[in-house]
Amino acid sequence: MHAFDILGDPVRRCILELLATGEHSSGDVVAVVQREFGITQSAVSQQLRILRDAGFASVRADGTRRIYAAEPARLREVDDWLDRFRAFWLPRLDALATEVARGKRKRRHRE
Amino acid sequence: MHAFDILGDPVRRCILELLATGEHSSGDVVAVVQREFGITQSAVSQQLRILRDAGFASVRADGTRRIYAAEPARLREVDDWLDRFRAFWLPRLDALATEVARGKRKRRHRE
DNA sequence: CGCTAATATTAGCGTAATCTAATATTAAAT
DNA sequence: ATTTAATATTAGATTACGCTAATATTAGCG
Repeated sequence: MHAFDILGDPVRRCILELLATGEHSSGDVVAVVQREFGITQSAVSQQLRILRDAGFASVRADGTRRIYAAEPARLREVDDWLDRFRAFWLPRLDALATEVARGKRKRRHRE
Repeated sequence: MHAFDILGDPVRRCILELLATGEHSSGDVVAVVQREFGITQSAVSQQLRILRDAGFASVRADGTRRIYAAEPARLREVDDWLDRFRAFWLPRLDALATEVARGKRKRRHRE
């Protein structure tokens, strides 16, 4: 499943935006999403599962709670995909910045 | 229309990947997409229109041909969206690189 | 142990997205 | 002026997706 297929849904993006700020319980996620989209707990839970299955989020149990965290790996794929377009908005990147960017990218694939 | 909604389709991504390498006629796009997805000219043309309407591509006429080009602005939105996650994979960005990144982002919104 | 709270799952429905098939448009070529 | 090539458009069918409603699971509490 391509990363963009997962991100092509506003509810899932909303969840990830929340998780970008740190770990949150399923209940927290439901509350936030419900306020913004007015959908049921069930629907949110289903989206959380999709994010889990696709590797965008991880869970750990805390009693009866489930604590979700963002998993950055899949989002890096998006970043990598964008690389082919960066030349468009960075037409004259100075040498130093190029080195930094290149180093970042290399590291990414070594890890 | 959110940028991710547009990118959440494999055919549209395929088209943009091609346009990332430079301008191409509608016919070129059709040929490439057809080889990969086996869909009709009509379907490709419809996707080209979606990309145009959403601002991901631009067209100019050349006789009876339509020459398409990638438009980077909307893709930057994706880059911006990712900013909130970069902390995950760049936990200890050195000061210089941080400056470069910050400058880039500032410029982005000034233009 | 029974109850409640937190979350997940399943089945089925409705809608939106995308495809095909057919047709329209436009420009050049003969 | 026809005809052909390149592309776009429209209408309708099909599929895929996300939602609700109902139900299941699991942990803690009294």
